[in-house]
Amino acid sequence: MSQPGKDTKSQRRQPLERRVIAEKALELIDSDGLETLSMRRLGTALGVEAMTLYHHFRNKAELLDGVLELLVEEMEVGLVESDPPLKRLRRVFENIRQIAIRHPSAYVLVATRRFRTIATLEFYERLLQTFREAGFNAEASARYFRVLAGFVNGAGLAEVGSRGLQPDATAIILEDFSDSENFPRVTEVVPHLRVTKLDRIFAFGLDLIFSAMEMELRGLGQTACE
Amino acid sequence: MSQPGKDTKSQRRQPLERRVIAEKALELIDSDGLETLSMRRLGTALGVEAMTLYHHFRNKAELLDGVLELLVEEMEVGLVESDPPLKRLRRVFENIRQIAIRHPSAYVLVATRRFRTIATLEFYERLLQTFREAGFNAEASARYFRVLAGFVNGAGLAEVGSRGLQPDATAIILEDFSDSENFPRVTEVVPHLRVTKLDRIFAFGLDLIFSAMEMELRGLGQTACE
DNA sequence: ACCTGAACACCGTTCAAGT
DNA sequence: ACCTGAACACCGTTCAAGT
Repeated sequence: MSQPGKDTKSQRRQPLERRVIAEKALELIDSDGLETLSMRRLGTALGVEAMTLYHHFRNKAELLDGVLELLVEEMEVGLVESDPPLKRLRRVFENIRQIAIRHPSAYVLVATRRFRTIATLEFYERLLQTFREAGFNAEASARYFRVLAGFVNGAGLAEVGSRGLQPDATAIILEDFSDSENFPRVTEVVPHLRVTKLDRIFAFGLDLIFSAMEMELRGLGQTACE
Repeated sequence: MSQPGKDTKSQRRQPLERRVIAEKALELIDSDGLETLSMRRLGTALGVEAMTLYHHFRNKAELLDGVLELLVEEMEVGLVESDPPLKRLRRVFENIRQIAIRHPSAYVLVATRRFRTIATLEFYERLLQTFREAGFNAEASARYFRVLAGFVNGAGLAEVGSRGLQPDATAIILEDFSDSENFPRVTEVVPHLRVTKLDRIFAFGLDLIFSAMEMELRGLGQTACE
């Protein structure tokens, strides 16, 4: 993922610049929200004219892809190469949820943008390689990848929501909701959905999926319990 | 959900207007994408000055909540009251995925906005009531609601992505991706993630979760198979 | 009660011009 | 090669004014 050396500061400056710009953009999103990020504000924060940014990114969409790449990097932190494949896979999906917690305002980029840059494709490649090492063929890899990614993305967005950080928070704050007269069911369930309970629920969901994966690897179908 | 009568056209015009505006907004989102919806364009489409809309919605966020309410209505279509609770629940979550397919550009509203209007809270109330009728207590309802909603939302966004309709489609189109030299794993998995395969994968994921629900209702823990 | 038009403070992006 | 500043065609929203 890196070949150091032959990298004098003046020579390889462009990729470095891109990264510095994307990092500042992520910083601004973290502090002020995704909605308020603009090329003009980002330029100002970097002490540069807004239009200068277009020299490094073709447009705002490409800049956001740059921010996404920073988040994707975080998906592989702490991976232990010697760990069994299923354990490494679980770690990746737990990391993705952590991104939702650490970068709630930026997480929507993970959930809604497709991964179509080289760096993000390389991440997919390594991830799918791990599925294969676990013993899944292409079909099963696709299936569990989709199920896991779907679940984790939805869980991540819920995490963002529970922290009250999605666009334009107003009116009812669900966390403290209480109206047992008109909404008895909502009122009794809300305490079980507080931010502090989401850890356990997320683990429960992952357990569900990873149990199915283990069973399938052992040659038992999903309904083997019946 | 409706008490007709005492509803002369002139008397109850405001709520009707709101709905007409929201419906036109959804129409514009469906045809041109969420990004390009603006108060000005919506006004023009309705043959009215943009600023008139502010008489019916306090701001754009409230308008988007109005659009969300239209989508939430679609989540309960085709529900058969006499069906067993688990079957009704499954139907709701299948409907949610159908919304992602029918309104791909609008679906991000479902996935990223919190439900905080009266109408959406009423939907939650009915949904959680169904969990209770199935036999779940508040804790289990919260847990399976979160897991199901997470999975379905993530799956919905994937559905949107696979249809190439998220913000600013460029560069690599994953559906036709092929580069077995540099990305062998991605290349072999991509055919299994085509739009035509997502039906089966979605059903597989739902089966996983609903099997766990059935087992828990029968008093068997999640790991009862071991 | 409902709608308008001008105005304010912003956007993303293009382009010709500077060094 | 890199940056700038003016300009274009937009935004959401406020507000005083119209009927």
